[in-house]
Amino acid sequence: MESKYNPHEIEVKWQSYWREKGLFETPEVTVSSEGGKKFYCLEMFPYPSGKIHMGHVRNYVIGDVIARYKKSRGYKVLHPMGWDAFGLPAENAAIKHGVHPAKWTYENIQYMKSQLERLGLSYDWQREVTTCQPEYYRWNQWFFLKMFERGLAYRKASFVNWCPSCETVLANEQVIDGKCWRCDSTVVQKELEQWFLRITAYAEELLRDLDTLKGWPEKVIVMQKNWIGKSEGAEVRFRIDGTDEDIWIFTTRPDTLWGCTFVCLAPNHPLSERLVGDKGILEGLKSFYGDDVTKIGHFTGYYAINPVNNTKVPIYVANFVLMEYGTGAIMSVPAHDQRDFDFALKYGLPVLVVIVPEKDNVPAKLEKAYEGEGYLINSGEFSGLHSSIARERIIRFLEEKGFGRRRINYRLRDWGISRQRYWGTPIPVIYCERCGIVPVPEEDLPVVLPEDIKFTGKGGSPLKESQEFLNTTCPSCGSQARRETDTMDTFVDSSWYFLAYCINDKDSPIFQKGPIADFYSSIINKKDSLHYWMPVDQYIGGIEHAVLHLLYARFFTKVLRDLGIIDINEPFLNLLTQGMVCMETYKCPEHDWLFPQEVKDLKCVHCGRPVLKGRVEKMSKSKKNIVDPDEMIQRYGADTIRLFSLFAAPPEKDLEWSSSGVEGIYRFLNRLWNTVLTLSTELTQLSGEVTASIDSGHPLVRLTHRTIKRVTEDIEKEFHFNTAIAALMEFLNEIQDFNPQSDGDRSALRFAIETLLILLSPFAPHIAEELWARTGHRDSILKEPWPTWDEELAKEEEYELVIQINGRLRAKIRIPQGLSEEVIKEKALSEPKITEALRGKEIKNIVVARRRLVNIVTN
RNA sequence: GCGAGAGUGGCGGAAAGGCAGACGCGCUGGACUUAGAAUCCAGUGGGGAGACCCGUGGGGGUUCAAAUCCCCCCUCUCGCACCA
Repeated sequence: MESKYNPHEIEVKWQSYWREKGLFETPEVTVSSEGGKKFYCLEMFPYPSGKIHMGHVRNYVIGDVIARYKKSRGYKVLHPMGWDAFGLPAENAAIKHGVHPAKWTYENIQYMKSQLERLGLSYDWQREVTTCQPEYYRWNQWFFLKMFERGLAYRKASFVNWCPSCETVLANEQVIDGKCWRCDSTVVQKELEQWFLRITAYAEELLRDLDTLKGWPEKVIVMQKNWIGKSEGAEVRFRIDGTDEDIWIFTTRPDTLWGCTFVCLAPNHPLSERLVGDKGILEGLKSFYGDDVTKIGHFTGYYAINPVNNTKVPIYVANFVLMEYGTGAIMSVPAHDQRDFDFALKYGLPVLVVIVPEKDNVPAKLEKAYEGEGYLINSGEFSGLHSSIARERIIRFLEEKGFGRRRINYRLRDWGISRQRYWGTPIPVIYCERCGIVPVPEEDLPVVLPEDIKFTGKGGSPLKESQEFLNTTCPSCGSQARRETDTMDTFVDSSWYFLAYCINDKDSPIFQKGPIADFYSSIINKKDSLHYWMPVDQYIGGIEHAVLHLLYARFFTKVLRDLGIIDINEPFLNLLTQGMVCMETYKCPEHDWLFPQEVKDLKCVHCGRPVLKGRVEKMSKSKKNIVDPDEMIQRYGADTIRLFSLFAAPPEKDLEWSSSGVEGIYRFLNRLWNTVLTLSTELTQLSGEVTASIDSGHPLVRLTHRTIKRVTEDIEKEFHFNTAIAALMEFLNEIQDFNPQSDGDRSALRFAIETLLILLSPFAPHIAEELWARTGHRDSILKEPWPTWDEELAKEEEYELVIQINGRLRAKIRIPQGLSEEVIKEKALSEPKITEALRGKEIKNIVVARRRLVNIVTN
């Protein structure tokens, strides 16, 4: 055999074939393409950081297999890709190297796109979306204006992380140990005017609809629930004794109201300053604010009156009370809250039990707070009720008496989107001295980023530097005005990009350059394709977006629904969060972290010292346990990399990269290549054309049906590609050992090989295409429908019956398919080994399980 | 502390309550080679000469039968964490 498997050669060839033939183009849909079999397969688009990493490879290969599989199952598939192109690294590159963020970004996109193509990913690049283009981000601005109209976008002062040296706001992730990640100066909290999106208006719906997301991992649902953090309870008004001022407290346990023995205020509560007077004391408390070990407090000298029983209780200012949650004031019930209990113990405050786990069984002394449910005591007319019932009744009582009201609190905060950065969407707002905040009129969109900016890394919003950008006229009164110079958080960009893919750029105004008159209608006119493709049927990406992106995108979907643009409640029907790509780490006492190639026989190649084997950790530059996709493609080809990243672990689990595992896959593909070409040459040499029709009872045909069933079910069942590929490996092993003797054998073999190639094609598309062509097929293997199986043929003609005595394996016999349970029992009992083992024993019972196993029970 | 998930050979990982360890890596032996690489063949959980016995983090239980279901405990990973 003269031909050798040369992945590089065939991969480049087929990639350009696919491109030229337009095989990945999305099928056109029309108004009448209602329903039908559509499948929107989407992977989280990357930030164009420079090069793709193995995490991207894994993510996109998983998506590609699903998209290719669904296509061959006859679905109309939308499988697009794009670029989350705004963001800080581009600006940092500008500061450091003087290259414009746009240039840096577009160069990265160009390179990364070529990398994705070299992996053989089946994207429709005509639908590519790049968020830093004005044609894209104009819509961010338009959505912002719509939200502003409806009060969903607003401006308010709030505390933010501020770097005094860089003069900019930092995201929480950019604060490392209280210091700026860029210049290492200490970050302070600063009150700033910022733009917010009112995501809290959708808190209840975002929470409730989580229950409709049946195709989402439980883990993500739970994380979002925690993040939204709903708690139901009541607000109660306590009068400050001797004044006409009130303190509103929030509690989720109104059933413990009678056990309140003191009240605590947050140090930054407006009342704290007035009641304490001495600012030094409050400052002292504030310095412990958020400290999660020490609980300290200060008695104000004032008392509050508990409205339900007119008890006077002392008012404290305490460091553990948060101003951001509830009302910034709490009623303390030490008997039933551990924090209050600790505090009471420290300051010698009374502990009054009002809930007991069992009726008429009052504990003499509490060792710790009892936080569970139980029956009320010492609670006036509510004594004797169970706490779960009492809660509801007491809330009604409070409302009737005017002591308080029902209240639901959420942990979710509004989304602060202002960034003092250049490389983002300009917020379309103008400030006029006469008119105040004036939104940019729709017809003036997009507000385009100015080009003439110097990137110094100093001085806050770079947009302030461009006089041409900054100075404008008020759209309302025409007088001198200035533009907003902050840009939007880049998470706005990714909150709706999946909608843009649904619209084909060729005939849609959405990507037209320059302002157009009516944005709204241009979207509405394209509503049909949005309606057809949405929601996303399968979304695939990392767990790191469990809350952030996935919550924002859900929020946007609901807002856009209320704007009448889409008619769905949730954007992503099914979500797959793939695991991380990990690798071993090594550390040399002399040379720190080592690349795998710097380690030989567990010794450092530089100094020969034995290295310390670290843990298996996520691939990262700092740990130097990274593998470069380019290098891998160069060495083994894309098909090997694809197969390995699918085979080494099921998609939702972490994947440990193993170079010998990659070798194993490469061996498999070589074996496939040699086997298919050898056998098919033999087939033609022996009989010219194989003419015999396929004998459905042929063992190889049965095996083929069995393999189709296994592979298909493994894909359908939560995308367990690892076992699907294992089934294909077994199949090849069998084919390899098969020695055709007759015409029947030869036609069965041909059927087996063709099926193997089709089943393999979503996973390793290049080699499948090449072998398909070399075994005499003219058209692309992509045109082949996914094979189906016959349930009867998928069963083995003969199979192994397992015979157990008392649950222990004693014998195996081969029996034909389709015997009755009675016959199976007889066969089992007449097996010599079994009669031998049963001698002198009394049979109590014989269980036949699924006609595959017999268990004989004796005494 | 709360919530979620996971503990299976030397390793990655398979197992509708029904043969534990598929498939792959690694390892051992053999063939082909002057030799190596590659490839091919055979073997590979532990113990035992053997029939057999023991094995899925530990301990109980349910069942004819448990990695799988129930109870208790241990360990690890992830998320949230003074949220009243």
